[in-house]
Amino acid sequence: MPKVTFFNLPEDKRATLILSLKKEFSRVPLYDASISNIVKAAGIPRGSFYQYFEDKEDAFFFILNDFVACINHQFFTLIKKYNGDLFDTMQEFFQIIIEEEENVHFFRNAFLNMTYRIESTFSRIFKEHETNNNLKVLSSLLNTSILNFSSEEELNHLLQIISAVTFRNIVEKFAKELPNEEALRRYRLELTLLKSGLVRHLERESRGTS
Amino acid sequence: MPKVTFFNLPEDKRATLILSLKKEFSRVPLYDASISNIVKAAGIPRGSFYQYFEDKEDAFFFILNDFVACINHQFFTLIKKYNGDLFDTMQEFFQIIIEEEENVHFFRNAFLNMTYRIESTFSRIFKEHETNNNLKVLSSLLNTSILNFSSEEELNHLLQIISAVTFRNIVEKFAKELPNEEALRRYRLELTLLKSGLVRHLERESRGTS
DNA sequence: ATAATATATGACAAGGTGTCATAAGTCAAT
DNA sequence: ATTGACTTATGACACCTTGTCATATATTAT
Repeated sequence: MPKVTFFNLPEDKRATLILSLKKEFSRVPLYDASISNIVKAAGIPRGSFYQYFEDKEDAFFFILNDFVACINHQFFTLIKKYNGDLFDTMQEFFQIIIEEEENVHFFRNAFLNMTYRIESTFSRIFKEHETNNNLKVLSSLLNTSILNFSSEEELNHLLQIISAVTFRNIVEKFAKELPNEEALRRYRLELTLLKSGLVRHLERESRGTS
Repeated sequence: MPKVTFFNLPEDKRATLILSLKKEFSRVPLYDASISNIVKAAGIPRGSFYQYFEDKEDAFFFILNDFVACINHQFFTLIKKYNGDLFDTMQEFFQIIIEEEENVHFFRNAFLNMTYRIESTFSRIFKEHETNNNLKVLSSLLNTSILNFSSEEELNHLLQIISAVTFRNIVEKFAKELPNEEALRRYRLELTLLKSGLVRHLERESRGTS
C-alpha cells in the first residue's frame, strides 16, 4: 500500500504520478521497470518516490489493484446481465479484456509475467478474500442450477478451473498476438469442452461418436 | 542456448558451474538471481560467465530445459504405465512434481514466477513444438476412446486445459505451502470436475441432484 | 512567533550488469 | 622449437539501479 503521504498529494500531482506509473509499467514488465524513468516522467525527485511508495512493487500493485477492482465490477455487472449464466458471462468477460485498448500494454506485461502475486490479485475476482466477499456474492448471483457442484468447496474449485483456463487463454492471446476473433474462437472451444467434460459420455451427446 | 565454449568445458568445471546455477536459482527467482553470486560460488571470474552464456536468462533456461526434458520423459513413462489413461497419468504426474525433494526450491521459484517463457517451457510437454513431436506421440499413446474430442485441435485444447489446471494446482501448493496430501486431494477434486464437466447433467450422474 | 510535525530533495553508498583490452593457453604447420 | 592463428580466461571498468539519509523547506497547531 502506498504511504499516507501519497494520498495526501494534491489531486493533479497524484494524477501525473499515476500516469507516469502506468506509462512505465506499460513499457516493460514490473521487474524491468525503472524508478528513474518514473520520476523523470512525473517530474519529481527520486527521494519523493520513496515518500509515496515502499518500492516499485508497491506502486505496481497499487495500479494493478485499481484495474482489478474495475474489472471485478464489470464482471459482476455481466453476471447480472446474463442472469447468472457463468459461461456467457465469462465469454463476454474474456472479450472485454482482450478488446481493452487504453491499457493493453499494461495488461500484456502483467499477463506475460504472471508472478503468483499478480495472478493472485487477478483471481481475487473469483475467490473469497479479506477485501471482498466474492464467493458468497457470486454464489447468490450465479444460476447454480446449471452448475455441477454440490458443496461450496466444489463451487470454489469450479471457479478456479474457469479462471485458470481464462487466464491461460488471455496469456496465449497476448503471447501469440492472436486476432481477437481467433482468440475468442479458441476460448469458446475450451469453454465448451469444460462444460461438457473432458471424458466422453456416449449417452449424452453425439460429438465425436460417429 | 549456452555458447559452444560452455559445452567444451571440462566435465568437472561444467558440473560445478551447473551446481552453482541451480543453487542460485533455488535461492531466488530468475529476476533476483545474481551473476555475482553464481561466479563466486563456481569460483570462476565474472568474464567467464559471459563466455559461456548470453546472460542470466540463457543460463536459467538451460537448467530449466534440462529439468523439463526429464519431467517430459517421466510423463511419457506414466502414460504407458496407466495404459493411456490421461487422468490417472496426470494424478501421478502431479504427485511426482510436488513430492520432488532435491529441487523443490528451484521449482518453487519457477512456478511462483511463471513468466510466459517459463510456462511455455513447461507446457512444451503437452504441446507440439519444434523440439518434439508430443501431440502426435501423445495422440498415439493416449486411450482416446475415453476422451471427449473429435479433432486434433480439440485434443490440443483438452490438453491445454488439463495442463493449465495442473500448473495452477502446483502453484497453489507452493504458494500456500499445502501438505502434499491436501494438495493432491484438491487436485483430484478438480480432475473429477473436469472429467464430468462443469455443467450439471441430470441424466448422467447423481452428484448434487439430491 | 515558536515549536512540532510533515514533506521535499538530491547526493551518495552499495551493488548489479555487460564489455573490453589484455593475458594466457592451445594447436597446426613449418 | 618457433611462429602464427585461434580459442579461452580474466578482472577492471563504465554505466545503471536501488534505497537511504542529512538537510532544507512547508505546514500546522499553539
